[in-house]
Amino acid sequence: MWRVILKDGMKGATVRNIAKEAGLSLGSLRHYFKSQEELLLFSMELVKERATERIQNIALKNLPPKEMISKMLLEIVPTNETTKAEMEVWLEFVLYFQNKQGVKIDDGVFQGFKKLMDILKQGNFLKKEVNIDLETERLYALVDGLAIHAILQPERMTKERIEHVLALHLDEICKGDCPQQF
Amino acid sequence: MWRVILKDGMKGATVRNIAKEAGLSLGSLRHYFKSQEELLLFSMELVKERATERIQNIALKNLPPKEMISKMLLEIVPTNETTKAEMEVWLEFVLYFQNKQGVKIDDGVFQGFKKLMDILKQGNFLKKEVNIDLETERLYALVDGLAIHAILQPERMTKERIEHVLALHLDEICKGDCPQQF
DNA sequence: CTATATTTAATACGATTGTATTAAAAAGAT
DNA sequence: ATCTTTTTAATACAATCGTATTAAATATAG
Repeated sequence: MWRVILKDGMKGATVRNIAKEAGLSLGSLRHYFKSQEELLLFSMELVKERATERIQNIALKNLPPKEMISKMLLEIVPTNETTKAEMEVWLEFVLYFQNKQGVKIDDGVFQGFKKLMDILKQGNFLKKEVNIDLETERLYALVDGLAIHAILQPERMTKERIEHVLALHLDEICKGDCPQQF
Repeated sequence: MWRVILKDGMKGATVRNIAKEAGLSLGSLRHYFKSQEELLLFSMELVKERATERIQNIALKNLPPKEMISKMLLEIVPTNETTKAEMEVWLEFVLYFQNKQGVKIDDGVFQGFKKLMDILKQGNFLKKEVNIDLETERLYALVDGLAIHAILQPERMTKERIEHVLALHLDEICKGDCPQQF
């Protein structure tokens, strides 16, 4: 399904196309997913699980706070084909379900950003004049903006450029004695 | 067409739905737009024209640089129902045509941001240590990130919150003696 | 091996899609 | 008022959609 969406967008994500891409018959696919919506939601959940798993693996490494956060953000902003595909598929999904009644999507990413900022604060890594709430919102928006641009304008938005912008931003909200990570 | 897309997303943007919403017959609509793609592209171009017009009107006002830029950014980030609809429709369009061969979308917004930053630089409003290129990229990403969040998470992303984040960011890249505008 | 359960395949159905065709209606020009 | 052009309406068609049904193939259990 991800491959189909990456190639033809949500418009091409028909049950038949997905079955064909998976090498299954229509009836076979239907045996596992009773409806198209069920299939879409499963596929969407899988994207979330994968990204969550990668980020949690980073959390387990017990890195210095700022380095940990840098690495985490680089798992959200697409810097390789895998994460780029995930983000594009995710965006298609969110927009698709945005206009469907009865399905409410909350990825919980904002809560995650609040946690990250709290870690920086607890470790006394933040400049003391920063407004935590607003800075959380700003970082979140910056990351998602970079992610969108990485998908839609990949020729300009190289991995290095993304890293530079993120490093610039983190340096701005963190104290000067923080170790560089990029 | 915008109304249809806002209600049902791109999936509902069928020729019949659009004709019905416009109070036209199928044949009538077809008389003006020979194909669905033609209709989509026209509608997309109209979104671009409207936004461009609003921004150019601000440019004509001869405001102080920083205030002018603030106002312009607030025309891009959706802060009311009109701009919110435009941005949502635009995003649907871009994603839709992303996966269509032969149609290349370049909204020229990045070039616009470069111009804005250049104005700030020429007016000597920027802190001297800022890297123009990276800061342009950062501002652009921040604005689009805020825009996405304004659409997808409107309950948290109020107009005031958007203004606060933008003001915070502008204050950070501009010199302290710049007049406040929010 | 046999019997049961699971999985796959093939086909069908009604609805909807983009597009095309044709003629009637309305508007405008002379 | 008549003629020409423009606009609208209605219908048709092939393709594709999500979903449903039915039976064959395969796997599993006793």
